[in-house]
Amino acid sequence: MVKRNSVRQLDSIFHALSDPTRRSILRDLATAEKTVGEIAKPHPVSLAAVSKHLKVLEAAELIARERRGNFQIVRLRPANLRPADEWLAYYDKFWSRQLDALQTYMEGDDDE
Amino acid sequence: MVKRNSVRQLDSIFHALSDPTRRSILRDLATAEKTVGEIAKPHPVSLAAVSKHLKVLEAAELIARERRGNFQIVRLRPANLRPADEWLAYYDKFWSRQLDALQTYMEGDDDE
DNA sequence: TAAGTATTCAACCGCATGGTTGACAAGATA
DNA sequence: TATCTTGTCAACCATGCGGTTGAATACTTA
Repeated sequence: MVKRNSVRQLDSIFHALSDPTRRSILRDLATAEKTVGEIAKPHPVSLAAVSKHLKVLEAAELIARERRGNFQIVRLRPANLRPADEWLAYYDKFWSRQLDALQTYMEGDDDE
Repeated sequence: MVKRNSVRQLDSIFHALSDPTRRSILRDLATAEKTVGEIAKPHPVSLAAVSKHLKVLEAAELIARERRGNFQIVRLRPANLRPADEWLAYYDKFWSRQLDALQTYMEGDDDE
């Protein structure tokens, strides 16, 4: 169950990242775990809206939660951003070389 | 006009990438320019649906088109994937180090 | 047990998405 | 000009999204 269908996984990850509030939440969680209330505070939307965003992030497995007493502690799962990064890494060659190198690349390897 | 609002730019890029058909189209364009018809062929949807996907990709500036006679030539603009890659690069440190290194990182740098 | 705090759920709203079909436009060619 | 090909546009449909509000749940504390 660890290896989800990788296409749907990318769907859910990129979809999760397509919203600025959600990206902001991930940034906030990068340096510290937070409760739902703490996460919601800086965002100009209702707590329920933030709760929905967290569900989206959780579905993409980019965060995990743990109940600790009265609160729920939300934690980043940064390793699960990796599939997105790897998908993008395919295109590294197109911006790390100059355009004429790209041209060469395309002419020499035009299958698949 | 080159530097769009970077938040909206990320919104549109990640949204564009959240659909498997669109990701497939980008992959197809990585090795060669193609006409709209050529792009549509391998996908089990109508030409009009593909045309819409191309509009989304164009809005995110991930492709460009050029009319060449009767056809329209579609070309990848891979450099514009870079903002997404850079956004993700922030999280490199979280998966390139072991978990205890991450722990150290978080304890030593918990501002911002 | 009652009250307070933290968070989610359910219902709703307006709008966007991804798909369809059929009509239309743009360009090449007979 | 008429016709063929390539691609888009417009209208429509079902579904999903991001937001709200108010009720419900889960836990802590008095």
